[in-house]
Amino acid sequence: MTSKENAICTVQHESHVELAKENAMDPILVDRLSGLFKVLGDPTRIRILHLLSLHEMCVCDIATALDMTQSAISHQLKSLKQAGLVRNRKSGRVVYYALDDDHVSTILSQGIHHISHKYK
Amino acid sequence: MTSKENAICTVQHESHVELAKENAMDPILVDRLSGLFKVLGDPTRIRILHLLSLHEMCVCDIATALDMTQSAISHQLKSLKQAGLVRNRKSGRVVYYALDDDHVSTILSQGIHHISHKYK
DNA sequence: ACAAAATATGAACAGTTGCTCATATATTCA
DNA sequence: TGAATATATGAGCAACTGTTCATATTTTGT
Repeated sequence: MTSKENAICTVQHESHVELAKENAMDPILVDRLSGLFKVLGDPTRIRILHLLSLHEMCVCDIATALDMTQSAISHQLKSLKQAGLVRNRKSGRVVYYALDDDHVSTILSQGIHHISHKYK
Repeated sequence: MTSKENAICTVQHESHVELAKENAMDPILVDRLSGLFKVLGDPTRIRILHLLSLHEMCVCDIATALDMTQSAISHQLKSLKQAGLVRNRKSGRVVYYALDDDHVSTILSQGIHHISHKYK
């Protein structure tokens, strides 16, 4: 058995399967895309990105604004940075975080648009 | 202590924190938005959505095209349905799944656009 | 150099997730 | 009605995630 099937389940439409296999996504793109959305799929990170869409902010102020610990915020900022969603600059002891580019805002807006379309 | 702080960390910019608190996101929106992205944040679900962007498909054909078990696909389709990303119609024993609307494709495209912008 | 303060980080722990396996449900056809 | 088949689903398990706690690192001011 080449395909993993644990239930009786045979191909229904050969043409659909062929079309699907011909147009299969690049595995690397699949990983990057799901990775991007995975990072966006957390309430804390969404709130951080929203804050940063308003204004550049330092770690401490983000923690205060969201009423969370500095450590929790710092960990999340690391994820966001690794995903290329935020960048930072250092000024003395203080590190300021900002959205990396307007793409980020656009993706968020698109999501919000989808949500409000759903729940109206 | 009202705010949860485990480290020495005081407000750096009162004005930023105030701006942030005034423009705080609606908690329900935060949950819905992160929930949407969470569902998109999985390789299998991304691949399913991509297939459905090409053509309506039944569970069995999706499983074959992705070389995964019917059960795994069925579980993931349930998530996608609950998130309002896909809809289905039943024809006899066969259940056909399709993208719920073009918003879904748009969000995916936006994500892909962001990715290709990053890695160029 | 030293104390204070902002940020980063590693370990640990509880909660969540995605798959498999077994089985239930639903529908067709003889 | 009964066998066959497409799909759905619940339990179980290994892997992953987000937070806390303790502590390290970096920078400032005295």
